[in-house]
Amino acid sequence: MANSPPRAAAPAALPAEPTQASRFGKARTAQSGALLEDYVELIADLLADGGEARPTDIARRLGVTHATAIKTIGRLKREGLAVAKPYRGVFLTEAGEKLALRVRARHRVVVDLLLAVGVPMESAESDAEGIEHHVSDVTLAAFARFLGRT
Amino acid sequence: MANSPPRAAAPAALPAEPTQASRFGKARTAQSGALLEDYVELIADLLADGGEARPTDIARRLGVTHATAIKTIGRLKREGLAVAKPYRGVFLTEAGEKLALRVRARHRVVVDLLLAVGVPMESAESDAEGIEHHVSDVTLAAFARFLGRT
DNA sequence: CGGCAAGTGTAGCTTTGGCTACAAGATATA
DNA sequence: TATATCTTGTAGCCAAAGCTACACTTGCCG
Ligand SMILES: [Mn+2]
Ligand SMILES: [Mn+2]
Ligand SMILES: [Mn+2]
Ligand SMILES: [Mn+2]
Repeated sequence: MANSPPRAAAPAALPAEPTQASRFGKARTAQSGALLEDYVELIADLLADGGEARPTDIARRLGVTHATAIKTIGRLKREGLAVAKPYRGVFLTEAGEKLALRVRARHRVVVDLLLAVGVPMESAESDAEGIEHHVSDVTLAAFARFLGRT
Repeated sequence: MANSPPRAAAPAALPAEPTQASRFGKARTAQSGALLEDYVELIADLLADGGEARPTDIARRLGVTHATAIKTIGRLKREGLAVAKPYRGVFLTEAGEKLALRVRARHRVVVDLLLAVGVPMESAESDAEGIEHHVSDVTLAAFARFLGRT
């Protein structure tokens, strides 16, 4: 008899409903924090690099208008991650700094993992900007292990 | 003299502004298609599995209310990915089917890559649900190569 | 056949994250 | 100092994606 044909099949069985719902839910949750993570990481880098993080610079680096950036900085403040006095630039709170450190370290591990499996540099940097926000602690640990960083 | 201390440093130099803006922009773009990709993939799986894709089932599997699902199905229709007559279930257009195949294949490669570098199964499945949408064609090809699927 | 439960659809609200347009403060320079 | 330019802030608009509440179909079963 003929072998079962090599078709692009659906998964053998669908995951159980609650399992699948939880996976999608986690992805949604992760996504909702992504923007804040990127802002905080960028602000930390700007502060480290030049001593100041101005709304216009943040906006230009993110590729959005300054109005958008300022509104999001407002959210950062509301959530206790940043402080900013009018016309005086943006700074991170303690919570913000801690988040920035975590996010920056994760970013680097993700890029390195991508490079390690053969992804070209610019694709790695570009894709990592989105991927990083969906890398859980468990996965991050596995990446670090794979890279030989115990 | 003392070595440069091992601090959790910012990147040696910040990327050029337009480069960084383009990276963030790509991540935003990718994200905006993510929801549609998940719907289309899920609908294809449901159709393959049971012959029908009902709004309520879609909603339950995604972990959202049926109202939310129905509204997004509306967007799918607007974008020419699905068709649905009232009370008659959802089906994919040709474009929808093609997208579903691509997305499903990518999903599998991403999960397999994660497993291959040592991520535990459930984390791989869970994180892949978000990561997949940020994996570019170049990166996907690199993953396939790494997995030995030329 | 009648009625009830399940499924479907609609309306209206909220938050987020974009945008443009305009107003006002700060800074540099002539 | 006066003025022009850059920067910052605000207001108001939009679309997406979530929700609850309510209304209407369908389809099954007694
Ligand atoms: Mn990012
Ligand atoms: Mn990043
Ligand atoms: Mn997904
Ligand atoms: Mn998927």
